[in-house]
Amino acid sequence: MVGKLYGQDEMFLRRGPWLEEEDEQLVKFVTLLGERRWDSLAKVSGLKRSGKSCRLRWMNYLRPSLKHGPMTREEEKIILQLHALFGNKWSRIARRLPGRTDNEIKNYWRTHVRKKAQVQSHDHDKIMDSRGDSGEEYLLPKSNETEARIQEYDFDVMKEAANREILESDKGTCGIDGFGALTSPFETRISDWVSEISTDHSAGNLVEDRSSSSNGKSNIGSWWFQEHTDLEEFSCSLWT
DNA sequence: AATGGCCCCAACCGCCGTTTC
DNA sequence: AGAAACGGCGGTTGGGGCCAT
Repeated sequence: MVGKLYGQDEMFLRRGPWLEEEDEQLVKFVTLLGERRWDSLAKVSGLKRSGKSCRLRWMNYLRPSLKHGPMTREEEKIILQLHALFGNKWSRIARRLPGRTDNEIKNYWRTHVRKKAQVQSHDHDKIMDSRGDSGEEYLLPKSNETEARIQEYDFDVMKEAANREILESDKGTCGIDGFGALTSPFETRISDWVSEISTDHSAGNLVEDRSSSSNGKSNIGSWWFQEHTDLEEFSCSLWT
């Protein structure tokens, strides 16, 4: 493996799975500061994570609007249709599936859908007098001209269906029942953290919470808040 | 119970376009 | 105008969990 050269700061950054305390800290700071300037947020929060890592964790896992649970058949259908339309443009697909992230869809496609596609393709091949190909070519051009025409036809049918569905639904959001229902234990925890923040009367509460932690170690986040107790001023100074 | 293989998914990497200074 | 910082994206990796043997 080729070694990566880390800068002075990067050497001390944590990597790998996030701890619950880190999640909590991140949720607090994103609630306070908003979803931007991730590098600054990472620094002032005291998290030993890169801004990029914070953003990813928030976008893919902690955002309260995210759905956490298995894909429904309806969603799977939409993913299939949109993938036929957009290809591997996961973020575009994700934009039309509220509560789902590009990463989630990408993973889902790679594991579940592609497998199904392979099976379908296999069946298709059998029906079409099996030409020996199977698997990932489901959406790829085939060398055989006849096969290419069949593929083209399938693709157009799917594309048309997807287009129709997208146009019929409102501005790109597919009409699926059940979005926005946040009921899992995970979602409850996140929503607790968020409401904890919003019911905090001032940033001072946060300072108190943090600085009274038992280990007595200094924490960059609490240090920062002690220095900048006016929340509005805090936000403004950060973004300007 | 041990272990090897496979699956799943969170997290990382590298690149590129956009924004800010 | 140009450089640096930031944010977004798609591809890849690694580790944990599950299951069959």
